[in-house]
Amino acid sequence: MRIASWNVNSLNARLPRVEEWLQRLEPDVVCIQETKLANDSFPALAFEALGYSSAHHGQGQWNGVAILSRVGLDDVVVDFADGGEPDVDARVIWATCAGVRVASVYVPNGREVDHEHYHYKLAWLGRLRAHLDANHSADEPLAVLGDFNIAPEDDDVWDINAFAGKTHVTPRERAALDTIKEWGLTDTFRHIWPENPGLFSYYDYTAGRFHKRQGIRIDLVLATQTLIDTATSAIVDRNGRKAWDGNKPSDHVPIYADFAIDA
DNA sequence: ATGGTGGACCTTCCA
Repeated sequence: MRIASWNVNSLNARLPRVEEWLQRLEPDVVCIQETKLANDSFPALAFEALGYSSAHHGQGQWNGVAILSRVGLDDVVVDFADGGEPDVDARVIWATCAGVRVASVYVPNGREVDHEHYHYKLAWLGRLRAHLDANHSADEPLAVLGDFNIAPEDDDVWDINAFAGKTHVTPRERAALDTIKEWGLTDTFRHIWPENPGLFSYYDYTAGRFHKRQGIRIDLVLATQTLIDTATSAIVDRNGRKAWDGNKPSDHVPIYADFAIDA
């Protein structure tokens, strides 16, 4: 089973890139973030034409997450089922695809350290943990994919010194991510690559960062041990960002992992 | 250079 994730930074702007990428990569399950679409504007028919069922949790101008699957899409849940109030943003959707429980997550950015949005980010990860505690067991085949807006380790950043005092690398953010992992999830990329050889999933549009390979790895495939045991590859698909003709790239690169289980 | 780029949208917010 090939499971992929991509923060597309507007599905409206990126749909041709996404369609080309789907046909090239042939993933079984795809998690999309930042659709920036309302549910009634989601291009379900375009994905159906490529063989994918889909489920979308959108709000319009900002955020928006989706799951596509060509191996079944059941038991869709949006947001958190943790007994709390609905999230103010559309940032998480869940579905079961060929027996694997999948989440597509768009973790809040945080903006600045100690900004109100930074505390929302930490609390949001706490709710993700609470949802896992309340609804799932770590012995299930389960994967949480998406834009975590946190670089797990210093070598997931092109120059850690450039991030002094900035979000995405602070101990509090990494501790919040560790709380998710401690539930029973492993970073599939790190499992395959014990040291990051310079593969990053996000490049700021400005300053030619992509071409200078000055990026950070903040898009992750977190998987339970039963899946990790079958992992055969984990890739940050640098070429996928632009698909074929180089026009209108996202600021994120698609990622994917292959698991040797029946899809 | 309080810069740079891109997407939302309508003048400014967000990443």
